[in-house]
Amino acid sequence: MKSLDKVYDPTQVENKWYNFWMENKLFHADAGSERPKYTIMIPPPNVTGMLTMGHILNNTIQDLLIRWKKMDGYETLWMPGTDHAGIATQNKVEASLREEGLSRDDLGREKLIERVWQWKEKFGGIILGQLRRLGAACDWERERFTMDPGLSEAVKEVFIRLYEKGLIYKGTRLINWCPRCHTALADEEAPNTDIQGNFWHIRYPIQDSDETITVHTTRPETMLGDTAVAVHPEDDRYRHLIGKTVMLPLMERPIPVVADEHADPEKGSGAVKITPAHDFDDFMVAERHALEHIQVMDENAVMNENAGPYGGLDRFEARTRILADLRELGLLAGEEPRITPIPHCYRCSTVVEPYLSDQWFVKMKPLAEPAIKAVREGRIRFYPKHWEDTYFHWMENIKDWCISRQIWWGHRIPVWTCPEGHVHVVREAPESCNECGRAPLVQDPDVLDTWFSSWLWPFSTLGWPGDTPDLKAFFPTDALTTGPDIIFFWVARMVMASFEFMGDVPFQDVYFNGMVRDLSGQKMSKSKGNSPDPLWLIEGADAETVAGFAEKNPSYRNGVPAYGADAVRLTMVFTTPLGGDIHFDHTLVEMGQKFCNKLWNASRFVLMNCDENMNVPDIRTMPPENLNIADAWILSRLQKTVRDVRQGFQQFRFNDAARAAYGFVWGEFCDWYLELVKPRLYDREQAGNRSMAQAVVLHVLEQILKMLHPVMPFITEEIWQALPVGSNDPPVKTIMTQSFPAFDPAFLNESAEADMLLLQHVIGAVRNIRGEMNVPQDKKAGVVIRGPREKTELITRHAIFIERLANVDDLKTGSGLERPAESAAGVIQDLEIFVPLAGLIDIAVERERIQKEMTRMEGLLKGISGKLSNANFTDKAPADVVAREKQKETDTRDKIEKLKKNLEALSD
RNA sequence: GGGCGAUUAGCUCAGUUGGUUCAGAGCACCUGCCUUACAAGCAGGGGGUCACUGGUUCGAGUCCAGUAUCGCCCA
Repeated sequence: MKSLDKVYDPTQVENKWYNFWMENKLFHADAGSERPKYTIMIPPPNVTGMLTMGHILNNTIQDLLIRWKKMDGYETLWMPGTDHAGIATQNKVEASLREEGLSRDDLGREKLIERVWQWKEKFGGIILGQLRRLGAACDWERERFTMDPGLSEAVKEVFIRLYEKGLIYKGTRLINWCPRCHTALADEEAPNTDIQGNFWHIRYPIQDSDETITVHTTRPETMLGDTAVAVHPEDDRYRHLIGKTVMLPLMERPIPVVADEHADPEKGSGAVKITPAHDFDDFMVAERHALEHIQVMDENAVMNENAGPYGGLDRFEARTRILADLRELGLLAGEEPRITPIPHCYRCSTVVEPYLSDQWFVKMKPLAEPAIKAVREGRIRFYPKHWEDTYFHWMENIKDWCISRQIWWGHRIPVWTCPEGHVHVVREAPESCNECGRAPLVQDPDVLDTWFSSWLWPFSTLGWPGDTPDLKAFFPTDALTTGPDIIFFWVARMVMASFEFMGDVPFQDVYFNGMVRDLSGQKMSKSKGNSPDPLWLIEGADAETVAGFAEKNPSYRNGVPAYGADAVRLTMVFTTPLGGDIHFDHTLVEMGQKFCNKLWNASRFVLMNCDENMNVPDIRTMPPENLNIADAWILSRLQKTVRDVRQGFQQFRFNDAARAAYGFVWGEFCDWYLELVKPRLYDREQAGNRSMAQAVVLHVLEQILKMLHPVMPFITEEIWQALPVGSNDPPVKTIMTQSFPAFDPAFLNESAEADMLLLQHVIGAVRNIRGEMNVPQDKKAGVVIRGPREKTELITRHAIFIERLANVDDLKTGSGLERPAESAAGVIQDLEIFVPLAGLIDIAVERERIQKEMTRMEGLLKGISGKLSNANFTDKAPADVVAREKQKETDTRDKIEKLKKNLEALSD
């Protein structure tokens, strides 16, 4: 028999088994398998990404599902990979170029892309390696990258199909422009942040009049591009000015006053300047009034030649200067503090500029319709359900998607133009124009949004547009596990793409995990730098390693112990309810660590009490009469636990499952069963009895290991391999392919549970007395139990349990026993339990103890009697509830009576 | 401005259809134990007006409305 170390050390165990699983290709999914399929697509992390605690939560859940389904007989595929993160990755490489004093233009397009690939080979996908450390059962043979040839083909195919269908178009539109990344962004990529600014009130003189009209704006620098002033048509203050001309200050350009409902009379002065080339709302106003678009900034957000004297100034500097000049001219009418949502680049946080440019767009409305329907009809289910509201709101107000990006790293747009301007949207560049014959054809310089490849992930990774066996076997996939922050970016778009190109849903269940926050409530993220490196928690890190992080996170001051991946996984699953957020700190992982150690030592105990080469009998074939009450009880409890764990997994309530398993293992198996079974295991004289006990203990432990394996893969494999079970399971001996425990009602035993509960309460009562009375640990106590016969007989039959667990050496039971003098007492149901404490008892303490219990009971009784004397209750509440209350009243009265007598006995 | 979520013990969190110990778990705390699986442990114990106000109900941590605070998303 293998012997185990006294303390569980995950660092000695985890890598060993991961390598074992890899060597035996246990993560690989066979498309030709006869088994039912279960597939999860990993949300492809950014290739520049590093693991955060959010990933840990998310990927633990995916791994849990995969391992559970695999044990349940499915052919499981967990598809891993990364996306190429166009902007982020190019930014990273450009940053390293800058250190060499180079810009992207110094290198040119091809050389830059070469550099990006080099960077990717060297540093890309670190996160996937980190996932291995977590235990992720991904099919690494199938690892995909959005820039792989196959996935690139899919992107091209999709672009062409949508173009031919009229769903992709090019247009001059106002888009979100990042002046630092030099590219367009989709709306979702430019989230708003509230910024404290001002409404600046500026007087615009009316032409041929002494009158002025005061407009308000948060961005005075854009006034240089104003082509109108708008007032609300119903606004009496300004009605007489509609149709008049104002002279735009600083630029001395005449512009009209137009009536438009965009002007809100309640807001600021009620009159607004209209800058069609620099504001989304104004762009719409300009369409309604056929106004000119004047661009006053360039791609760096520097004022351009249209900005007159301000040309060449940065936008914020221009603002300062313009305000100063207006003030000097006496045209600044005032300022009003104002918090304004300002869009920022999601990759670099630069303030995004609305920018007029030629871009490619996807018409989304037609794509959205089937995607909305699928969720409405329940063909796709969200967990938690309330995210459906967010999904519907976005889908029903969907706008066209700007997919072109002015960067170099990504899928180049498959559009070529000849010198005559004939456009070709084709897979391969033609030699010459098929309309005019001229050459060369020039490819569109832009690349596509990274999400334009990610939205194809559920099928492009399986070989689409080819008709592959993988696609047949694994699409549609089953569950998607992701964060709600990418519900628009990714989840919604995948649904749309799958309907459009596969004619089906991409997945059935979408689980949105909660957010991992730090203790101050901030979301953990790479950019905030408030997520610890999860590998610190798994492998340990000394104070020096984490010093920088510890500056802002004091609990890391002394470094982090090596909790191990299992401990981290269990803790995350245990602590996070469906869709709930968590305030995470590494000390929480102590719970998982301690649980690992507990499981480890329980297993150690079991192994120490097994025999070499013992043949474990199948519990189902053993005659039930050989089971004693403890056996029957633990087997019954095990069944209920199995049921709860399965149900938790099934309903995506993983914390429920973890709690059920944790409570069973620690609170029932270890705390009670192992203690109860010890006498039989130690008694070698009674071999039959002993082997029965061994069989039950091994059976329960093995079930526990299997049940926990999806959550804690490493330690369960390590222990399971040491057990004298399952040795002849071909082809590879591993817990990974064992059957997940199935609920078997044949082992439920309510009467054994009720009897055990009574015994537990009796033991508890004696322990309570011993504890409160400070009876020394090494002193065995005598106990007298008085009560109805069937109960005292039950207790007598199992006297050994009471003796061992309550440290008792002289147990007397019976219905007519006398209360021993100088004894402490407790009442359990209709049993009175006396612990004689001659010389040890402190009457005052005992009196207080009983008094406390009486007070509690009297409070309870008062509540119950109150209910029962209320006619409304007895009339309206269901009969069984009333009956229950009546029984409770009788029992409580009885108990109080017994306590009272004991209290009186103390005075004697 | 609109939508969504949260508020339960000092900390991190459970509590799924309103009704048997439903007021709970882990950590922290107090007392006693190095008892031959485990001191990362065992046994016992203290600690909460379930954010606030009102409503529905025989009965509310649980359902409804409002308030406050925090967070997320959208405009």
